[in-house]
Parts: sequence; structure tokens; C-alpha cells
Amino acid sequence: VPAYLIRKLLVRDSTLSQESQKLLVAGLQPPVTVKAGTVIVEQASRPGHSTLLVNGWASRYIELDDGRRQTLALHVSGDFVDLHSFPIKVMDHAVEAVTECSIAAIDHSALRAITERDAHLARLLWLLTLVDAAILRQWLVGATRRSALEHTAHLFCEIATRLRVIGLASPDQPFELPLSQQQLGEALGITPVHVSRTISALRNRNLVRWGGGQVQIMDWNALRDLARFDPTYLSLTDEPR
Amino acid sequence: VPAYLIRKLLVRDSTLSQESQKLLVAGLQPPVTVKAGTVIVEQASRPGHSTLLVNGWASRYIELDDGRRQTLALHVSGDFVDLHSFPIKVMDHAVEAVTECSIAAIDHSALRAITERDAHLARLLWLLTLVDAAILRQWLVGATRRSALEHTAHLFCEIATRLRVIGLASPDQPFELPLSQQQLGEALGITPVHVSRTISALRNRNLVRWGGGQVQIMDWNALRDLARFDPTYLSLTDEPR
DNA sequence: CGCTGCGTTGAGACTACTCAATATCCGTGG
DNA sequence: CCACGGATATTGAGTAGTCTCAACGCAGCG
Repeated sequence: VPAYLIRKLLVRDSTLSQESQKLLVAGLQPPVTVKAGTVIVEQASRPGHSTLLVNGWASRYIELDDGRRQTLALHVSGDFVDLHSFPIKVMDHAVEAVTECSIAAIDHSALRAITERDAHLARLLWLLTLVDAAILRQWLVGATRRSALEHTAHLFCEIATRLRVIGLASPDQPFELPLSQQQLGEALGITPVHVSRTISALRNRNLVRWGGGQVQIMDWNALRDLARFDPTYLSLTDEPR
Repeated sequence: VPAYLIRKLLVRDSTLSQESQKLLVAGLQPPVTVKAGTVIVEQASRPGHSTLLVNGWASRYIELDDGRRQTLALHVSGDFVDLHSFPIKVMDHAVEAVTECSIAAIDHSALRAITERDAHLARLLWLLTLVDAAILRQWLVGATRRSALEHTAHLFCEIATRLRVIGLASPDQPFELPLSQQQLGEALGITPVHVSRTISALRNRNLVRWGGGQVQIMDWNALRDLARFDPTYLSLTDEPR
């Protein structure tokens, strides 16, 4: 049972029925495990299914001709990594496993059936793709209008909040962030060297410590204020959709 | 009849039935005109309807406490400016009329009815919100991985392509882009001063001329190559959804 | 035990920003 | 019709944030 996914859905709309949950879960293929670094969805491909990240970390990214790479989303357990490939058809970017991942496919035919039989669930899936878009908006604001320090702080706040939703983080407890500085730089849009300096600045201010794939937020309020983080955009309110 | 919208839909899926088109149009309220500069949707509001931009230009943006502003989308005739407010409920950004605009509301109850009665149309509306997200992805890549020159060139390619879809631009013909350099800078994530210098560079290379709200692309192929523009992300293929 | 990938630190370069002066366009009122 | 004011665009000069290049340390692993 994909508990993280269900939890994520119910946080957004607790009125989702047991039948809807079953309908969604029934569409999932048995999970398979892929190694870190595996390309789960190729750029320019036309997948016939979408992919649920049951467990692990994955990233969506665009790679330019010259090798410059920009991460578009960091996905955690319970996220669909390419739900948008159902309406869109052609992938304009790729998806890669950041850690070893357990993933489960859901055929587009099953998604189509959901849109035809269960409008409530369909609206909730639609919402999930739009929350990804809302996160992307904040990343754009971070890239253009926030300093590297504020931007990085904002990303830590975002990840912490998303992990709390699914129970993989708790206030004042360290949580997983299994990225290299290279990978964090690809997400923030800065070079690995500058990631190192920025993380160092956050550590020196006693806001965050990050090492060995673990993040410890030392002062949540100060970090939130620095980043001007407001979680509204994550649609964490529970209401019928 | 909102011809631009219908055209935009049919480019994505020509199998959309007459009944579906009628169902959508029937949900629209009579259009009203708003002046340039009007805030059409407030940040943090919970609209009970979405808004079709029947005619004109509008922008979606986030404004930070200190007044720094980032545009998230530039909308043209036939675009829904806040279709995402139907699943999302709470606006995490605002929408403003860039020019005088004719806009038509569609109640969320009507959208809900569409999701329940016409899954085909609903998938197409879902697609529209995802194309906005795909555009946003390119903007993020532009902001982080492209130079100001490449980024600006890419935006001109994007706007030209989108206007061609709805018949408001043709190859080798000038088209409308009624923005100030300030507004273009808010979209690109650079300062108005740097917009001026960048536009000047494009003009000196004889790629683009922009003035008086009109854009003339002098050398499409060169501009496309500079920007590495590939329109795949706009989902312009006609296929059943 | 050495290789390799990752992180840190330093020095200099470059892109875009800030501040400021001047020029241009446009609507308005005399 | 012209004069004016305000917003917009251009240009210059100095600055700041981030990048590039490079050296070095360290840990993991064959």
C-alpha cells in the first residue's frame, strides 16, 4: 500500500473516499526497484504510463546541449514524478533516480478511466500536478529575486515541510536530504562551489547544518524569516476539491 | 464566441466535439472590459470562478515584501489566466491586466460540472494548466542556465510561437508585444536597465527589432539557434487527449 | 595503499546590478 | 499649437554577487 501517497492526498482532501483510494491503488503496477542514477523517464519520450515514486528520491531536469543542467523538481516518497505526461503526452524533460528508488507504474489507460469514472479523484490528481507547478513558481522567484542564501534557505524550508506532510520529518528532528552539492546546485541554479559557500554561511549563522545526507534545522523561525517562506503555495489545507 | 480559445484547444486536440465546445462556452459569463493595470485576481484570494482572457494581455506575478516582482506567466488572448485556481483554491500569486482586457468568468461550479460530465474536455483543460507549467520550466532554465541574451531570445520565440497558434502572428510579420522594458524585465528576471542593453544587443546583431509595442523578428533561424528554442514543450501536436 | 569523487578555500574574472545623468515619447492643459 | 510633466528608454561608471579555475584535504573503496 502506497502509504505516503495516500497521506499526501488526504492532507489535501480528507473527503476522498475509500473507493477512490482503491481505484487509484488498483491501477498501480507492482513496484520495482531501480538504482541511483537510473533515468526513469527519457526526455522527448512518449510514455504510456505515469510513475509513482513509492520510496526514494528522484529529480526532474532539463539538460542543455552543452551539458548545463537545471533541476525542475525534487521528488520524495509518495510523489508522482510524471503525472503530467498523461495529458501532455510528450516529455519535455527527463526524470532520474537520485537514490535507489522503488517505483510503481500506472498506465495512462487507468488514469483515463479515473477521469471518466471518478471526477473527484481526477480533480485531486489534477491538483497534484498544480502543486508541482506552484513549487516551480517559487523556484523561479528564488532563482531571480532571492539571493543564493535566501533561495537555499527557502528550499530547505520547502523540503522540510513536504517531508513533514508525509511523516518523514518532524520539527527539531534531522531529516534526509541525500543530495550532493552538485545536485543541490542543479536545483538552485548555482554552481557547486557556490553551494559550498552558501551552506557554509547558513552553518555559520547557526541556521542549518547539512552533512552526510542529513539536514538539521537549528532555528526554524530564523530560517523561515530569512527565506520569507510561506507554505500557502503547497496547498496543505484540507478541503473538498 | 471566444475564437482564440477554441483555436488554441483544437490545435492540441482536433477531436474535441462540438458539444464539448458548447459546454465550455456555455459556462462563460458575458465578457467585461478592464483597464490596463487592473488587478484581476488578488494574491491569497480564494476565487469562486476562473477567468478567460478573451482579448488583451495579462500577467501573473509574485511580489515580495520589498517590492521585487517576478512575472510567472504572460497571457495572451484565449488563455485562461487562473484555471489552476479551480483545483488549488487559494491563489499563491496575483494576476494583472497589462493592456485593456476583455475577460469572461467561468464559475468553478461550471468547471466542476465539466469534470463530471465531459472527461475529454476536462483532460484538455488539465492540459492547458500543464502547458503553463511547461512554459514555466523553460523560464526557470532561462533564468538560471541561459545568458540574458539567450533568455530574451527564447522569450521572443515563445511569444511568437504562441501568437501564431491563435493567428495573431505570422512568419516574417511583426506582432504585438505591448510591454514596457520594466515589464519585460519582470518576466525575464533582470533589471530594466539590463533589458535595454540586451535588446540593444539583439538589435545590433540584426536578430530582432522591438519598439512601440511591436516586435519584428529579422532572422528567425538565427534567433531560434541562439535561444536553442524547441517548441515541443508547448504541446502543439494535435492528438486525442 | 593509492585512486577517485566530493567538499573547501582562494584569487581573479565576468555578468548583471545600482546609481545617476540625459534623452525621448506621450498625454494634458494652457 | 506649443509647453510642460511624467513615464520610459538609453548610456556611462562603479559595484556586487556569482562564476571559473585551481589547489588542497578528506573519505570511501577497490
